[in-house]
Amino acid sequence: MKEVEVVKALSALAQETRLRIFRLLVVAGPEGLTPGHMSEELGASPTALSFHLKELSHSGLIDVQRDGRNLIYRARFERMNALIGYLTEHCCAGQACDVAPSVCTDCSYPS
Amino acid sequence: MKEVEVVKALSALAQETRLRIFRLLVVAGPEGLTPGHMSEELGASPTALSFHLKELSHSGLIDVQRDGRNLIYRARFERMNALIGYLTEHCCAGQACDVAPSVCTDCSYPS
DNA sequence: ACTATCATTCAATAAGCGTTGGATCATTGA
DNA sequence: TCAATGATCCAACGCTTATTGAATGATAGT
Repeated sequence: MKEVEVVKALSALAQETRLRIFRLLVVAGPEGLTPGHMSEELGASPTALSFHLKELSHSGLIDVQRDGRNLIYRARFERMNALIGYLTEHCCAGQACDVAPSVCTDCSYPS
Repeated sequence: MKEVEVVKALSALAQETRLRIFRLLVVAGPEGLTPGHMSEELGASPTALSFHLKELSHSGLIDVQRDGRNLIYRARFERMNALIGYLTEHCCAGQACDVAPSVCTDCSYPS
């Protein structure tokens, strides 16, 4: 993962609403979620949702697929993985590298 | 780590110069670095350095200590660890959770 | 005390981000 | 084809962020 991509991904997640959107999509798993659903869940306007989803899309952390009138957004786990991998490799050292590989104890997606 | 702290830490790292500063500090390890050294290394103005170092300080990712005329900045590894832990726990799922625990292959700090 | 050095603070400017409301596009079902 | 629904696009506004250069604060050595 290149530095510029890392910065973009971090920027995408460095905002309360977008971090929540992404976490919702992570919990939703492969089924994904529609903007309408997320809008209701987060109490954000459709316009705001659309704006933030575009930011996340451009960062590569999520992708979209149309299903009839709805759009379905999904987390791109391999991309998030790459980000965590970069941070682990380049941004920690020594005793800090023993990142606990904890495995989704509190999310509903089957691990 | 609380959500608001996570957002702050991500914001701090979501900027090219600051990500580079942090990586320099990671490589430097416990000895830390002075703003002057980093300024020269990164080709950024002292004022810019000071601005970004303050941002990183406020996010909790680095700390400072005075040594004579110099200030010494250091990465707070336990804090970075907490951030990576949060992302691993809350922002990935299923197959994505097998983050490779790679251990600083390319940084000069002894692991 | 004076000067030099290291670094931060201040003020001003430019650029980017996030929110809002109204308009527009895409799709479905009658 | 028409109306309804889900979602995005557009323009405007206010707020925050990043950069620059000059000024100020802190420390060490003479």
